[in-house]
Amino acid sequence: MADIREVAKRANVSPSTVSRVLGGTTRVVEEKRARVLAAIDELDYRPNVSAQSLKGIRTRTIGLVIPNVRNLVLPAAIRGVEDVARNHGYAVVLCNTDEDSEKEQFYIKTLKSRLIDGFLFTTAKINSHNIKDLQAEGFPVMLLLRELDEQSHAVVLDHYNGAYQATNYLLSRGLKKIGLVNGSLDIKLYDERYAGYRSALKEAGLKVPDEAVVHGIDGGIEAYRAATRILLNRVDIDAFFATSDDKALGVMRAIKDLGLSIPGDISVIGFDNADIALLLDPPLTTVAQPLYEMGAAACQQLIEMIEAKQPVTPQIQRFPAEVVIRNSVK
Amino acid sequence: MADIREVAKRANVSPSTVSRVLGGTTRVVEEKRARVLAAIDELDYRPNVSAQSLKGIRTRTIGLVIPNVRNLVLPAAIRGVEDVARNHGYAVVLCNTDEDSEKEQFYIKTLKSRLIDGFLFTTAKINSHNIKDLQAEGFPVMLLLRELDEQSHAVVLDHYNGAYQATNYLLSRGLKKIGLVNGSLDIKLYDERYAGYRSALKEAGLKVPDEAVVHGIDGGIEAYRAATRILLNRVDIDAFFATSDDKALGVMRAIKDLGLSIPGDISVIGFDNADIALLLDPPLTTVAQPLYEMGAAACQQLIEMIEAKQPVTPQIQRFPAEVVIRNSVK
DNA sequence: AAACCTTTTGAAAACGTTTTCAATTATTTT
DNA sequence: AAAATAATTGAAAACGTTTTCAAAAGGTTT
Repeated sequence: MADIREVAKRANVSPSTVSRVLGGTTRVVEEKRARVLAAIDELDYRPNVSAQSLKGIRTRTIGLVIPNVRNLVLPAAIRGVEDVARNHGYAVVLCNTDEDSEKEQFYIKTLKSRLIDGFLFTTAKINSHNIKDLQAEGFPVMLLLRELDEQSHAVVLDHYNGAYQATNYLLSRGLKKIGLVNGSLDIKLYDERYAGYRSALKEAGLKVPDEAVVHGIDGGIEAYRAATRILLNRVDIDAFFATSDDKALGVMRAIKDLGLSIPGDISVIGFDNADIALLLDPPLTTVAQPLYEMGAAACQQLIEMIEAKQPVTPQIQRFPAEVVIRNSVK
Repeated sequence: MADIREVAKRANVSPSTVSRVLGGTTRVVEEKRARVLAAIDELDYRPNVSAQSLKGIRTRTIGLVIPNVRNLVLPAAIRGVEDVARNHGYAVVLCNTDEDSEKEQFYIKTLKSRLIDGFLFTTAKINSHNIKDLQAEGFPVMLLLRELDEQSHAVVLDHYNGAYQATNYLLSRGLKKIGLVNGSLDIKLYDERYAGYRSALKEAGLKVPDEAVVHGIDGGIEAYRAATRILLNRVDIDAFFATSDDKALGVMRAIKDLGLSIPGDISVIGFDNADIALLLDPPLTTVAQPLYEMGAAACQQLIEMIEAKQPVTPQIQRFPAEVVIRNSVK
């Protein structure tokens, strides 16, 4: 690749001038400016990012730290992140941590020495120490699909309201005995979804059917086992609220394997509106998270933080959930 | 972050010496070596990648160019890539092109100015001009899940054999009237899968049921429509071979929507063994691609190319396909 | 103990930029 | 038209490394 000196030579100006037309920091007389632009074009010159970053210029690279790409919901959010990143000339480096603190540590280290401009975390059980440290060092940090505290920027769903709506929708369909297949209560969002579910039941004057409520479920297989157990115990249930679509998938399998029909015998509502929800049998009624939009908003905000002169005050953007009605509820 | 001079000062040596203990290029007397290591540790020093890259040192960053993360099969392959990258201290920047040549061009440009060490392409309809140019410029380029020509390194599946096996499996179950829901023949792998299907039929002395064969299908929705049309035309069929799992999903929906049962009335076999295949109803019999392993192998090979002194001779690694039997075939 | 190799070390140049500073050129004011 | 001011420019230093080169230190051999 051509360097700035070649461009300067060809345009018959000094490297400083070339730098100036690129950076737009100082005016350059129109004639030279045109020559420089022409030379840049002819040589297909692009400034060397390493050299720039050495001078304290942003690298236009962000680190996206997630538990695992191999997941029903993250890819949509990642796409949102990446699309706005690209539109702003940013590149995103992808880091899977499997919620493993050591891998997270490793990535933070390598990313820092790679002079990344900012971090975007989408991990559920994160080592919050890491985040705090990063913030203290002055790195822009954004949280996506999770939140830490009032001091941290985040883009999240209104999980409470989503679960509240889901439960109310079930109730509105005349379903009163609603089991819950939920994730770990240590993860804030599952705690909130649980709260939304309880509120709706309470408002309806119903009490939580404890024998049909299970927490700490991770993934479709565990959900399958949990639902099977509940059903085998002959708990009287007419619907399941699975707090993620992959759990819903497992629950549906369990119901069918026991020879019951959906939604004839038991209704199922999920959470996430993953891409596959539409293609299940029956198509899954679920609570939609605007994943793509949330990813985009988080990235947008992160870039604003990166490019802001002074620190921007922390803000938590809470996106509304929406139940999308398909055929898995009576 | 501390810089090399601070480390040098603290260890009471010159920066050159610090560089030498880090790089391992020259021997350093044990005593100083220990002091340097201690200083590095105390200051939590990590060399600045930009400064290193300016000196021609590798950045340990690779660009992974894919059509879209939001896809049934790619995340598994991406995970494979990323895991071996991490194990070698490499970071991977993710680029979604949507098979759009302009986005691809954009990414190649930004990645080049970011001094990426090598490229990994996983796009089906790629602008091969771009790849050729990159190779000509001396960039290590690796193809994953697709191949270009004998001059390019690639990790691919043996699609022909996979389709051949799938078709033979159907045949072995006594299914003789096998429809095909296939992707675009412009994409090499769909052409090969088609060839495998034809070979199996031919060997069995059967001819291709043209009214039940459709190409150019992209995604579950299109597959749904195609299968519905074939079924509505009362084409006599007892099985469908869908050449990807998302197509299989659409085909299954179509069959069920017409009140037919799987595999009772019509059997279905897919291709890919996506994570969700297991959780469908019925669990989908499909041809497994070792996606994770292929991603890992491609990344391994790319890193070897990057770190090799001289160019390594192009090689195409062809992984075997395997049919995984579940319940969607009689 | 002198002469010679080896090994180990530090100084300085280089990588490709940006930016400060001073010099030059252009413009305005008198 | 000269003086004063403003706009534009180039030279050089700086960013944090690695590496070449030459010097210093340490060992051998005589």
